[in-house]
Parts: sequence; C-alpha cells; structure tokens
Amino acid sequence: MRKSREAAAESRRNIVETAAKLLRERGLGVGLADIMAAAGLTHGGFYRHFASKEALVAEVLQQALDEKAESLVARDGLSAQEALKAYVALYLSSAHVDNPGKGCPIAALGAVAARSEETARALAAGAEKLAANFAADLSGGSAGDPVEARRRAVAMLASMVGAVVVARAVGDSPLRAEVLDALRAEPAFRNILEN
Amino acid sequence: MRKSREAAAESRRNIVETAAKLLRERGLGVGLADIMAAAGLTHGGFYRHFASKEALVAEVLQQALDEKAESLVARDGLSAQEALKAYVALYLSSAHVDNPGKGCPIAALGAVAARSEETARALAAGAEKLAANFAADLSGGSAGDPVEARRRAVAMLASMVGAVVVARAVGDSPLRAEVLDALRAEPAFRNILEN
DNA sequence: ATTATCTATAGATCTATAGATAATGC
DNA sequence: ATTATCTATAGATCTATAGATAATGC
Repeated sequence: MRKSREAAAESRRNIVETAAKLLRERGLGVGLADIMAAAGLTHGGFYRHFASKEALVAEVLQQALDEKAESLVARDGLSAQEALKAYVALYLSSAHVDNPGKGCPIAALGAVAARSEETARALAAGAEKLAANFAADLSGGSAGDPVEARRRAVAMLASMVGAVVVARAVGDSPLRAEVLDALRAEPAFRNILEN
Repeated sequence: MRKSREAAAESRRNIVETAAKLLRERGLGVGLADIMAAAGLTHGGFYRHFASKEALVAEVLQQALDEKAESLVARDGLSAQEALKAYVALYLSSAHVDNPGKGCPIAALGAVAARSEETARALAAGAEKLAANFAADLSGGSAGDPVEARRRAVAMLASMVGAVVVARAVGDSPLRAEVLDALRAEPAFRNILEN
C-alpha cells in the first residue's frame, strides 16, 4: 500500500487542501477521520504527515491566508487598483458568504482558531500579510500618506471580516444581504468598487 | 436533594449565566459537565432545565444579545447619543477584546453558532434588535434620513464585530491594538466617540 | 531497509438517559 | 405525589498510537 515519495507529497497536499475546505465549512469540530476520508485516506495515516491536528490547522491557515494575500499583489495585466477592487468585490459578495469553504479563513475560523498558540501565530502572520498588501494597493492608488493608507487598510479589512461574520451569523434573515449592501455603500468601499 | 421552585428557577438562571461566560470564552466546545460544574451542579441535572445543549446555547445567545441591545436604549439620565458613545467606546476597547466572557456574542460565537438552526434564529433576532437600537440612536443624533441611519448602523455594527474578531484572532501581535485604533480613527466612529 | 498507508484499538472525551434519592408542595 | 438533583452509564464520538502490510528506493 505504500506510495512513492511524489505520491506521498501529493497525499499531504491533498490532506491540507481537503482540510482547508472542511475546516472553514464546519469549523474546528471536524474530525481527522472525516478529513482523511474526504481526502481518500484512512485516519491512521494522518500522523506520518502531521505531528498533530493543531499542526494541520496551522498549516491550513497559513497557506489559505498566503493565497488570499497573494491575490492582492499587482501582476502583469492587473494593476494594484484592479487587484484590490476584485478582492473587495468578491469578499463583500453573497457568493463569499454562501461558500465559506473557499473563503476568508479569518472570518470562518478567526474566533475559534486563536484559542491555541500555534494557530494564533499562523493567523497573526497571515493577517499581517493581508494588511501589508492591502495598504500597498491603497498607497499605489489615491491615498498619499502611507501611514494613513495602512490605517485605512486595517480598518477596511476588519470591517470586511465583520460583514461576512455577521452575514453568516444571521442565517437567512434579511440582514444577511443588508449587511453586505451597507458596507459596499460606505464611501471608502464605493471608492474602490466604482473606479 | 430537591430544591424549591424558586431555587430551581435560580439554578436555571445560574446555568444560563455560567454558560454565557464559558461559551464566549471557550467556544461551543465547552462540555455540559464543565458548565454544570462551574454552576455548582452535576451534569445529570441539566436535562430537567433544557431540552438539549443547543437549546441552552440559543437561550444564552438570545439573552446576552437582548442585554447588549438594551444598553443602547436611552434611559433617564442618559441620552441616545450618550448610550451610543458608551457602547462604541467599550466595544472598541482592549478590555472587550481581552474579556470575551462578558463581550459581544456575535464576535465570540457568530461564526460557529450559525451552523445550527435554533441558534441561528437567536442570533438573527438579537442582531436585528442591535441594529434597530443602533439606528434609532443614530437618527436621534445628527443623521437626518432614517434609511441612511439604518444603513450606517448596520455597517458600523459589522465593522465593530470584525475589529474584535480580528484583534482576538491575531493573538498578542501588534495588530491586536492596531485594528482597534484604526477603526476608532474612522470618521464615522470619531463622530460618535468625540462628542 | 525504509516508509506510506492500513486495520485495530486505547484512552479520553461528550451528549443524553435511566433510576435512585430526598426535599417540596398539595 | 411531584420533582430537582444526584450517581451511573450507554453509545457515540475524537485524537493519538501500535503493529501489520506492501510497495518504493537504495
């Protein structure tokens, strides 16, 4: 039943990817057996890849946040302003609220994952990358003062996380859509979304 | 070992109050045995008071959110503006971030409690009361248009929840304080905090 | 020889229930 | 007689480990 070194690395990536989806969808309560089964493995094999469940959660958070931060970087064919606009538009969308499995790890797991040390470190590092890239995009755009751009970036990130947390918290009540609309209509967000 | 009807009602209140603290501090993972022990009872007695753990969580959310909403109502000796200012100042404080047990139920449990129906209903009803009272306080103050006051109230509530979720998520990193400062410095919040 | 995975299980939870006990309330 | 609480436990988890198996890699 043993697989090649490459196949084992692929198994590991598969576990992380599967866990990234399930953890954001169902929270930290998801068992390792469920994660491994969804990845097409048995739970006994888990510990050859990770030291503990917490180590897996930390790796999931780090990787997912790095991906999000990366999408804020200007690349060929996409300016800083455009990357920022796309990020905010997707973040403050019903699609994001309805699909936590692919969404923001802080909104899905921030309130619970901070309760243990290893995962809190991953969250802090990831949040800092997001804030830095967000601020860089804002600076490149209109805002002159980089200190003020940083402050606005941090405030906007927090507001966005809150909008998604609240929208998800209220189930299918009218507030679910209202909270997204309310934030999109704020001047700071309209500036970004309507350029 | 049986207690009087009054004492039993007091036991029930005691369970709800204890659960309100422990659930916000440690999340839904807290066991009924821990809650009952902290309330000075054994876990076997739980089911004479509540139909299930979920029923307790729903009651905790409803009661805690009602309390928060109530504190936004103008009362004798406290204007709407003053009640709002006190609420926002406490919400965006380090004390709130450091003491989830007494803090906002949405920030502490919103992301996880919405995953089951009974608790999602309690969250939705509580969030709606908060939004309504917040909007009323804003209307009474400066803002003329009640529709715009409502929109701003919802946006501010979401932003505040996000600030506390993010601050807690990043452990003891510099972002913990920065995110509170960043939001307090936003014009909408400065308007409320500096009057 | 090494190791990725599997089966099986130990040990520690957790929710919920059953039945006993003892005090209240009629 | 009723009932609030207790002790005890059933049944279902969950994390982590032990040992077997079979394929890789030297």
